Amino acid sequence: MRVSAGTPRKRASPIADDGDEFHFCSTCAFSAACLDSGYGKPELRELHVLVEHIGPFKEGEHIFREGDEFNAIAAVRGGTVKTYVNDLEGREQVQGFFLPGEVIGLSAISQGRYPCNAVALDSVVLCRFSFPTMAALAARMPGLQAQLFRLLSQDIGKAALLAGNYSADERMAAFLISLSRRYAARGFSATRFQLTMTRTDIANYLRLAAESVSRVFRRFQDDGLIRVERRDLELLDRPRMEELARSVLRE
Amino acid sequence: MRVSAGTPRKRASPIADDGDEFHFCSTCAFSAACLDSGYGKPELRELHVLVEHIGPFKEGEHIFREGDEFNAIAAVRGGTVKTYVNDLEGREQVQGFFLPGEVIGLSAISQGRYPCNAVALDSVVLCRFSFPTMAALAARMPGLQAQLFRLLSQDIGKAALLAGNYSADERMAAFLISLSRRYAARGFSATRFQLTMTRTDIANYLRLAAESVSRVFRRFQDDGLIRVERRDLELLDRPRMEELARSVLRE
DNA sequence: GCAGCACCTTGATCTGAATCAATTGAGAGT
DNA sequence: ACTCTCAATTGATTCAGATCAAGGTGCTGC
Repeated sequence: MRVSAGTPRKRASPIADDGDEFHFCSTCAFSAACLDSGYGKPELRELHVLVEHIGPFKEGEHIFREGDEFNAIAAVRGGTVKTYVNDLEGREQVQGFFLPGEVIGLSAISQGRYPCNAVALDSVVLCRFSFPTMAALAARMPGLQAQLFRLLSQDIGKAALLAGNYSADERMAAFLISLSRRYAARGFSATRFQLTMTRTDIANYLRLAAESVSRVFRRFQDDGLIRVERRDLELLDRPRMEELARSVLRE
Repeated sequence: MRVSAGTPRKRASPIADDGDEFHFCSTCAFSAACLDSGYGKPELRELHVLVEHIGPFKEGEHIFREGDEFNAIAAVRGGTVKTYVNDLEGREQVQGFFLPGEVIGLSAISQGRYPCNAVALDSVVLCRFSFPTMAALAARMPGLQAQLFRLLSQDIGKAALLAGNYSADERMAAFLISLSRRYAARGFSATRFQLTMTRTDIANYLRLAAESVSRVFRRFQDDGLIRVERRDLELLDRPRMEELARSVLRE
């Protein structure tokens, strides 16, 4: 079985060592759409051909950069990816953090070029999907097309979240609840996890100063909402945190 | 020629009065994708069947409301549409203004329900597209599928624009330049146009207080950047305005 | 060990925009 | 003309969070 030629990166694991067995990685955002849709071997085989497992990327290594030609989207299999742009004064604007199971690169479709940078915050492995091939395949697999539409549409909504004018506390609460839920959805603890990003990254994401992030953490800790030590975070009072985040997350 | 049954609204103009001639409205976001793709009559006829010209909606009339079941997207043919949500304190958060040629409803795909309200700011007419039918058709018309992906991806980027933390002046400049360009793209004047929305709408869109909008307008006028009287706006110094907007629009 | 460094915290001060408050202006209806 | 109402302006004051400034803390490498 051959793999479509992509960017020349070392492959972390072969897609299929044996001749006939197909492996879908459980974290991959498309596996459900593909397995559920009851397609025969030809389609599944074709899908495999367009998938490429890449990585690992080391901490600080870039996955793509602003202006790079777009030809593939990728699902995170492990690690955390940060996307960002630099504004004209050189300050970093973090657009998002992507955990296992989440898809990066969707905003590049319209331009044909990546509109932002993507960097690994820790050791990152990805599933890479050639977009042209995927689009062609989507034409024959309604489930896949629907999944693509859904993912794209979701991201429009997500981007609107951090657009509102909320207080530093509300933004931070929403950020922590969001992380908690996303980790929980992947089977990790919902109440205790590592912050894989720096305080500055969080600040740039929430449109706050790094000092403000520090102060909010202190306030939350003094109020018994969290326990935070360096990158290790524990949610002590999830209900109260949800309540704080409510207005941002619109529930 | 029959029109697929949609929401029971009066149709502004028949899609095709005669038996064989096809009319694409020039403002419709999909017309180019369809006409360019060199498809035969069967496909074009099918596309027509899923299009419905609806309206006019009167000022203040709602096109859809948050929570409504999603079954169609729509391209604005005339007028201005505002989309918004109410936050938990009842304050209105304006998500966008849609001018002729622009598409509303895309963020609803992922949920199957509209996540926001859409209201007419003046007299509005739309092209309505049944989304399920459109998705099915997209499977056979790669140009249409690509156009849909492009539109969705574009909106992700747009939403990120107003997310940055910019000054009131920068936000306003970016807003005015954006309006100017979008009007110009449709053949209207790039330097003089009507603000179809209230100051409060602008404020809620730019995440400012209405008073701040008023003050920015005053400042811009005193600086000779614009002339604004009631809803009538003229850009007097476009280059300087572009410069102000530069950091927001990322150029 | 300790030097170097990046990350983080804490305190003092400053500031842009929000809020509060009052007035003016324009259209719609009578 | 007149009132009613909603939109818009203008000024005074307040406040959340930025910025400035000065340590602290825990790595990594020598």
